[in-house]
Parts: sequence; structure tokens; C-alpha cells
Amino acid sequence: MKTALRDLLLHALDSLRRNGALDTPAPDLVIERTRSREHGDFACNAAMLLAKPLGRKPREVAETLVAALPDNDLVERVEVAGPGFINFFLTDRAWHEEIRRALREGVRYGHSRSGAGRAVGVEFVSANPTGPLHVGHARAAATGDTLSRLFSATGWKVYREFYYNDAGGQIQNLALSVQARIKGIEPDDPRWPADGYRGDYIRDVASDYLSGKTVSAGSAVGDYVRKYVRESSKRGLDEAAPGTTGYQVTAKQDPDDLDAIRQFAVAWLRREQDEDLRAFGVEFDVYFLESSLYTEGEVRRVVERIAEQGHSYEADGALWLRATDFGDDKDRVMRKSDGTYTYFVPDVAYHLSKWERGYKRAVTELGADHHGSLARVKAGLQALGIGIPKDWPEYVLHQMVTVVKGGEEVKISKRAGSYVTLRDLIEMAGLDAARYFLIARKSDSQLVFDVDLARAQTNDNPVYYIQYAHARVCSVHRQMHDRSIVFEQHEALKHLERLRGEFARCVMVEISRFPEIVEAAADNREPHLLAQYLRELAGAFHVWYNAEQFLVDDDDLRNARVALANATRQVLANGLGMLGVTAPESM
RNA sequence: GCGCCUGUAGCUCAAUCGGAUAGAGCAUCGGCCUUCUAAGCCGACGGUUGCUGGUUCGAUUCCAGUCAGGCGCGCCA
Repeated sequence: MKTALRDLLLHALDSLRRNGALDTPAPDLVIERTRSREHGDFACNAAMLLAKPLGRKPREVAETLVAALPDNDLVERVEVAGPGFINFFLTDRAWHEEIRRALREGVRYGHSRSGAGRAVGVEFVSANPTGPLHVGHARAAATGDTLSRLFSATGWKVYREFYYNDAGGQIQNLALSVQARIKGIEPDDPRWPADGYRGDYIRDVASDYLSGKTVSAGSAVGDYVRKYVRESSKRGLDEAAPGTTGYQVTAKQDPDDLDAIRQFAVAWLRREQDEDLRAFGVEFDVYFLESSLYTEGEVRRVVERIAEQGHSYEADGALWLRATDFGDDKDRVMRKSDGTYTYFVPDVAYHLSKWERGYKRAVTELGADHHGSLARVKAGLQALGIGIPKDWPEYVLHQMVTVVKGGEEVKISKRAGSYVTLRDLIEMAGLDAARYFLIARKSDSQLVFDVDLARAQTNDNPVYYIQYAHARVCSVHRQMHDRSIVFEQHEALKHLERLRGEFARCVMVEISRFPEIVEAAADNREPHLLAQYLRELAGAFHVWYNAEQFLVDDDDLRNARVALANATRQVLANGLGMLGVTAPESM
């Protein structure tokens, strides 16, 4: 609807320009929804932007613009108001047409092609396989997955990526912890490894290792990823798009083979993380191993390239990146004096791989406690000198999550020890509430997850409020069935003019906002906009539902109302689907 | 000390690249079920947008400073 109005205005500007009444360039005009009904449905600020260069009063410019607007059946009337706003009041017909569109497009309503099929890589969670996923990962998973769904809806080809370290010191620590458990050493024993992982899950890994179990992580890893990276950079993304291949590790049962223990433990935890994420409705397209960057020489290549570009120097026996040339606040070690690389170099190599694989956009989601690494990775990418834009990749940082239950913070779980796990959260709050609550807030503000509220089956709980609106429409259909009332949509669409009054109107207005919300949420990487919107749509629907009876005797009126209820249900279902929340037919 | 994030109603949070009179829910108080699910609806109460300046037609939004909270600042990842 916005674009239709924009076209009208541009048309008006054009005709003024032809008349010589306007000699300034087209302003960067904004058409927006009004906050108050008095100001019409949409408002435009063009006149205020033009006033200065023209040296005329804004309201005068507005009048001129309004007079030049072409005829159409979208706009009922136009007013010039306030400092020079052009306010548009739309015809009922305009709203009815939008409802027709929503019903016609069905599951596609709210989708767009603005991504034009280009590739976007969304990296999120990226937890190391050293323990169960915690609530911070849960927030990342919900946000990243919802963002991915939003990108899909706006016409992007989305690749969900999970990057993990499968070789470093933390993994060694994991292997040592499991080995200690295998040998019957408890965390409080003096022989327990320093900084060992103390959670109960370590005992489970040890016991499965001793009993010779085979575990399979169901997703692409290892050789497959290396092959994928190599081939995709040659052939383009689509041909090399990964399927799902499993990999299996069978426990050797030998307590002294630390390497075997490590491999088994990593696979064991990878499987557990996969299962938890799948239970959370999240699946990845690409699992990317940090180790593959070393075996393929990618890390070395990055360092050499940066050196060739003259952005490195040697000092104190180490090789440094001159990160200060690229906005970082200090230079950073790339290769330590012992010859190994610091963690951010493979990170640069990994992002380079994304670039080479053709990601037009790359979104990297990180916990805010890692924000320090952002500047140096960007500096590294710039130092390569291969024309990577400064705003690539885009980062989404999410702040901490605390879990509150019974008015007190929950800090521990039995399995993991010192933190609350994703699994705990799903068990405490349920899938739908967990996903909704984790994305309902802007990611850069801290989140207090109130378990009691998430569990509440009352009007306090926005998830139930939204789902209830959906279930109510379904219930209306059950009633129609019971009363043998027939509803035919194409017949109903002929009588939408029977939808009058503020209640139905508010619902129509809300429905028409959906495509704009989806677009804005994807563009700005702010999935919380969608969560908030759905609550507002559900609110408008509940008000209407209470004010007007749908199943009336007047056939045309009844059909029109049911059609609008159906459109509401469609948008609720589409929107909830993008959040990964179910849309129940009854509650 | 430096960097990033946050500060909006008693509480939890919104506010569409700077828009008009800052909005919801909860809590409190008062109403609505012989009608499609009351897991709902209606009404009332509630604000110096942390503070001080600046930019302009207009600032919760942008800039500077300041206060408070969170997170970072390693040849750890």
C-alpha cells in the first residue's frame, strides 16, 4: 500500500517538474503509517523536505503537491496538516483489496522478492562441543533462526551456518575431563584436571565410552565440509549446497587413548547439541569446522595475504596485524611466538570462506561478551585488500539472558552445573513460549526470562494471547460446520463492502501492515518487531470478535466477516510460522 | 582508564531510516458471559523518555557532556 501511495506522489512530483513548478531533485520522501486516526492512514513528509530548497512555506508546497495528485480509487481524501504533512485517508475499497490480496496469496502473504534469490549466510549459536547448550545459545538460536525465516520470506536464499572449534584447548580440556571420569576420578578429587568440566554430562560421556557405544551426529562435518568449501568456491553456492550426511564414532573403550576419547566426546556432544536444537525447531545447512581451515591451509593463506598487503609486522617473536589501520584500538597478534595462531585468524579465514562462497549478505550472531572480537575480524578482512565492504559481515549481538522462576534467578542445572541449559528452558517453559519470549525483545537489551509468565495460561502471556486468536477463528469454522453453514470464499469476496465500522477496519489495517513488518524485521535484523506486531494484530482481532458476531443470519455479511477472520488467521499462522511458534486450531 | 550495549508509567517492554497529543501488557480500581472459546472485551488511574546542553520546522530517536547498570579490554577461545 505504501508503494502505491509513493507512486502517486512521484507522479505528482513529475508532473510539477514538467510544468516547471518544481526544479529541485526528488526528495527522499518517507511515507509512514500515522499514529493517530485524525491524521489519516498514511502521512508523507515530502513538502517539509522540499520547503527549504524551494524557499517556500511547507504547507504551501503541500497544497501544490496535493493538487497535482492523479486520480485513483485508493485515496478517499487528502489533507494538509500540522507543519506540512500530507495526510492520506484511504477508501474502504483500498482495505478490502488488501484483504483480497491476503486471501489470494495465502501462505505467501507477507512474502516478497526483495532478496531476489541472492545468498545470505546466517551464522548463529556456533557453540563449542564441550557441553550442553545454555540459555544464551537458546537466545541465539531463536533469533538466528527467526532471522533466517524472515530472510527466506523476503526472497533471500538462506544458509544457516554453525561454526565450531573442534581442536583447541577447550576440547583438550573436555577430553581430559572425560578421561578422568573414565578412571573414576570425581571433580573434587585432587587428581581432577585443572579447569576440568564438572557437569554431570561428563560422567554420561565417560560411561558411554566405556560401554563401547556408537554415536552419530546427524549433520555434515569433517571431510564433507572441506569438500563443500572447496567446491562451492569454484562452482557457486547452489550446486554445492550441502545435504545432510551423518558421521559416526564408536567408542574404543581404551582409557589411555586420549585422542579416541576426544573424538568420541566431541561426537557425543555434537549429537546432544543437534538434538536440542532440533527439539527447538532449528536445523543448520552448514556445519563448519575450525580444524578444516588449518588442514586446508586457509589460515596460513590469510596470514600470508595480509603480510603481502603490508599490514603486518614482527615484534617480540610474534607476527602482528596492524589492526589500528582499520579502526581497531590496538594491533593484534596473529601468530604467537610458539608458531600457533590466535583464535581470530581462523575466524577471519572462516569469514573469507563465506565471502568466497558468494554470500551477498552475511549475518554473524554473537553473544555481546564476544563483541571485542568484532573489530579485529573486520580489520583482518579489510587487511586482505580484496574489496570486502566495511559493513560486511553484519553483526547481531545479543545481550545476556537471566532466567527467573518463583521470583528468584535460576543459576544452575544438574546436567551442566553452573548454567541453565536450552533443554531446561524447553522443559520449563515449552517450545512455543521459549521461542517467543527469546525474540520478543530487542537483542541488544538484556533479557529476563520469566518462567512463571511463560508457563501461565492466562492473558498475561502474549504467546497464548496470539495463539488464542488463531484458535478462535478455527472455532468459528467448527461452529459453522456444526450448524451446517456453508462458506464460499469467492462468493464472500464479492461482499467485502459489508465490512464497515472501526472494529473490522482496525483488523484490516493491522493485516495490511504485515508485509511491511516482515520487510522491516528482515532489513534491520530485528525479529522482535514481528513478535510485537503479532500481539497487536491479535489484540485488534479480539476486540472485533467481542464487538461483532460473525455468524449472523445475513449471508453476505456473515461471509464478509468470516473472510476477514480467515485473513486474520492466515496472517497469524504466517507470522507465528516465521517465529517458529505453532498456530493451534483449538486451545 | 578505554570500548560496546542499556536507561521510557509502580513492574515488563514498544515507539516504523528525526514526525504530529510517547503506546501496549501486568499491577490497582470499576464494568461485560441465555450470542461464534471470559486463555477474551470495555472503562479509569498512571510520564520532566536518567540528567544538562546542542543541531532544526520538529528529538525517546542524531551530536557533546554527565550519572547509573551490564559486558568486554590476553601471544585464552
